[in-house]
Amino acid sequence: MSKVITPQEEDYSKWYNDIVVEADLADHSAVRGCMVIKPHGYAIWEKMQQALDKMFKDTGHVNAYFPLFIPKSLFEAEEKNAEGFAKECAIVTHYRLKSDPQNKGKLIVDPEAKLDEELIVRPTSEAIIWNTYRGWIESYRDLPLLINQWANVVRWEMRTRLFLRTTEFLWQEGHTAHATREEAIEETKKMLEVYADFAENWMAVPVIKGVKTPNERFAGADDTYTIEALMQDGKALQAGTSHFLGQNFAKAFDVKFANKEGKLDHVWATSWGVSTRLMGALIMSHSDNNGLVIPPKLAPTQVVIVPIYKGDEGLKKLAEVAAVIKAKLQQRNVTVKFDDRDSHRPGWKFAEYELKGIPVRIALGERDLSNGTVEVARRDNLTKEVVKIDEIETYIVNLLEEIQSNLFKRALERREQMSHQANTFDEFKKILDEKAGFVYAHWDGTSETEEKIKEETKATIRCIPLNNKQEQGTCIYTGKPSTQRVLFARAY
RNA sequence: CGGGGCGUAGCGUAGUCCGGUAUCGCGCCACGUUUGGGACGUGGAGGCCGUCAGUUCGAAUCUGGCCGCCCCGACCA
Repeated sequence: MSKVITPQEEDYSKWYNDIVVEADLADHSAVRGCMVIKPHGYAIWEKMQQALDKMFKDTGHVNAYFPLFIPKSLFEAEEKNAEGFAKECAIVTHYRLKSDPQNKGKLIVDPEAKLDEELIVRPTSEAIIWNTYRGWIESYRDLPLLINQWANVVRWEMRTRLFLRTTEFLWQEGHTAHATREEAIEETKKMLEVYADFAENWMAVPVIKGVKTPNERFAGADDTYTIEALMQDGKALQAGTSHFLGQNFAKAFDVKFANKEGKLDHVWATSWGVSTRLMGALIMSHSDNNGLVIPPKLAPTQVVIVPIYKGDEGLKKLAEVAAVIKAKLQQRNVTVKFDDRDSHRPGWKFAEYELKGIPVRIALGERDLSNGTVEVARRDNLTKEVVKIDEIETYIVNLLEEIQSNLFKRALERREQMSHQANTFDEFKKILDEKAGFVYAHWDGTSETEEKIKEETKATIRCIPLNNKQEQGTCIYTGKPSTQRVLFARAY
């Protein structure tokens, strides 16, 4: 073994890092907190983008692109939003460098080139977008405005982790404008459903849909909806959010429309986003000590064919059969790679594709050739099966579906096993320390109690689940009456 | 910002206490034998030891400054 991954049991965080780096997903860059997304990692992100983009378009949205920079005066217009992001902004103050007279070959910021107004590198785009929408919206006929953008944003976090929290990250942000409050809320919920659908049916990651408490709300939102996933180590990960922004941005940027009665009113807004953080969720949901595990629907390569041969003649014979198998699979929309590189031996390739998470491997040797079979190995549970070449395409198509649903099932079972109820604060703390995972508990509904619990246990309210069961109970912290359990966890 | 660690070949490292021009593994190149779970042999290439200054006949090694990165924590719409 030339590439060793730290076992999860030994150090989960190290395991995660090893997977990201060794599976060639991403690397630390020369810029602190910023990563290089390598081709294999980027290919998975592209699959995610394609699927999501189609879902957005199917729900009536179109793509556009807005500037990276936001003039400070616009940025500060919506007060709560500005305040929420102020402490993690990168700011452009100058537009030119010049040679350092003191130090040959070095450059300094040209003090003559100071900007009159600083530019904020977007941490999110509400400000620049709503400032633009003012010019686009006059009448109810201009509504709804349903726009998405794929972009990069910068948030100057103190501590970063590959994919989970990087200074610069890639994401999509939807920004919509509506004539009524009801319609905007409907949109907010609709996009949450899209995210949940994507997480569960593409990423094979089960999620809890819910509403954030005021404490955890997006800065500038009236309500934040979220999907929360549970990672293998029992920590929660916020996988996507959809915000009902009320009329906050419309008022801050004076975006009004004339309704059918000819009266002017501020429009209602939503915004919603998912980011490259989803890559982290994907990794921490399915991967194991042998490396990455990619659900078939998001795998850039779903099947790899590895020939096992002796000499050029042998390879030639196998290549012919492999080409037939490949063509048959491609006809069924399966992405296949035939790895006939002579520079590595089969065993090396097996290990490599396992590490990189390719869902299915077909091994094809002379022995198979005479039997009319191949050896099919699946990545999710590492089992192998001998399959007749005649039946290969149906077998593989079914197998890919089976792997996709098995991954989801496995993740769901794990989440259920790691979901607990706590009725007292002692019990609550005990579960967090000994079992981790999701903890459903009664809460008195106040921010103060939420804060106290966070201070003492590091657990936060991940969400108040949608369609939550109503039941009488008492707050685990204050003993005050409560009507429902909310979802607590320690989170990434 | 606090705590910890690290900077030596493409990667991972030994050497640093006790100063004498750098060890080993992987990878790379060539040739040959190999190929059903990370092959083997032989030969070869590759390093101003993060950076700047100081001490010294001599610095990877001692002293001081600086820079960078990683990990833990604080922080995290």
